[in-house]
Amino acid sequence: MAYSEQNELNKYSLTGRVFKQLSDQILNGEYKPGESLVETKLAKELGVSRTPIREALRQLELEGLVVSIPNKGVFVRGISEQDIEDIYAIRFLVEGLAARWAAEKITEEELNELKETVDLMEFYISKGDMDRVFELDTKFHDLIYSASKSRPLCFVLGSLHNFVQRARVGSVKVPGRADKTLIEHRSIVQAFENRDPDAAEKALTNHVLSAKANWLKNKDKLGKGLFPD
Amino acid sequence: MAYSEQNELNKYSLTGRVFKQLSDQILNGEYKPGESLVETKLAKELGVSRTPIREALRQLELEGLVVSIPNKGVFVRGISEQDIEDIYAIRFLVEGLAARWAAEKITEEELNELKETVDLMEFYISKGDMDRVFELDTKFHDLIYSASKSRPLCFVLGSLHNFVQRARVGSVKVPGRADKTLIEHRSIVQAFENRDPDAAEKALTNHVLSAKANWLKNKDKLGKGLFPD
DNA sequence: ACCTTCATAATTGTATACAGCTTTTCTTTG
DNA sequence: CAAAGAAAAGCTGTATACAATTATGAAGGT
Repeated sequence: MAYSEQNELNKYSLTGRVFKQLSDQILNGEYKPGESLVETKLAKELGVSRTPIREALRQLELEGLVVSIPNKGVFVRGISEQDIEDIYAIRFLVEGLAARWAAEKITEEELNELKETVDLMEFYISKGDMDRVFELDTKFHDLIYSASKSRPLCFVLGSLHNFVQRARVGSVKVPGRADKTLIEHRSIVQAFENRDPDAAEKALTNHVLSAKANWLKNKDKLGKGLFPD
Repeated sequence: MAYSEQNELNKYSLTGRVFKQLSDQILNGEYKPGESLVETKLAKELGVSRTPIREALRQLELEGLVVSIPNKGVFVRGISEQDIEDIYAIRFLVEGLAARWAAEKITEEELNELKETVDLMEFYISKGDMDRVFELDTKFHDLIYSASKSRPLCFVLGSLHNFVQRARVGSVKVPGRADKTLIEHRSIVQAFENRDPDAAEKALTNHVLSAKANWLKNKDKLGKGLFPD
């Protein structure tokens, strides 16, 4: 919490609710890349004034989901296959660092929460509830960021978060991928338990590579360019 | 331009001007870490309404210069020595990647602009105008980000930008550092001219390490924890 | 003296009104 | 009929007013 507080948008404020709503709609592809988001329209649709809409749009820009052009409007930002490859390359480096630092600094409570997340993930895989699985996968990685205890690192990974998430959506659903993810997550946790930075870094970078390979194999089948972990 | 458009804040809009003003004041230490920025006060001080103030504050949050707590206010974010060390570690990785990609993709025009920037830097070093030097140093790195042609990379480095800048402020002023910086910049440019990714990565990571070493040596003398390149 | 409680002030959150810029459309002219 | 220009509509930028929340401080009870 202490280190991922940066996006402390009030869940119960109008701005916060509007942000979540729009965020989901973009992620779900309800708003297509390039489409313009008109403040007055959104205000009417969501039954609020333009003010919280504007603030939410700023947040979305912060997350990289939209681009704002002065005096013109804000537009849904697309994401290309090249972007996704780049994201993998960046994650390979930065998440590796996160794993290393987390292995050095993770607390017992954090470790337990991490384990619990993995166990829950196994449960929901067996139930076939892939939305939950996706959610837990995100949480797993977020916990590692937090455990690194590095504000700049959290900041960077946070800024990449929705970029990644958009690329990730819906593809833990590739058959067999979830199980593989689970195995990889467990080996990461194992490295943390051993407080072994080298092993942790290796396990996580390996996980990223595996995810990338999965994406490469399945990117054509996946709707718009969506992929896992 | 094409890839660093993400922060297209209108320089001539009130919001843009307010953002720059506050940004400078925080960087200069006029507003101290932990200090609260009250919208109404700022509005009176700067002679504008609260609206552009609020928007500027959101931008500042985006840049990591302030933290906003719902219903409480926004507070200037401090930066610790540990933060700075972390930033160096992250930059080491990510800027190295940027250099690699830039070496592969840089255009002639970009290369020329880069050279010009270095030459200008030499000029202003000889004149002793260190503010300009600092500005050009920032530009040098920004140009490399752009030249990488990777939107996610620019996004990440952009999000780190003010984090870095705050850490960097005022310490190209360490005697002799500017000259060293110049030499390192030239060797980076050389690698770009040769279109040699390995050399470029090495030159840039080397530059980051050198900057870190400079900071470590001088951090006690530098006012609050400010350092170069 | 200290803590609780309630009223008041200060500050942020939201709505609305107006101004300025962009884009569209319609008219006018060659 | 096409092109240029002017009027109008639409949208964003900014200011201001009001509502909700949080901080401040004084009065009263233990």
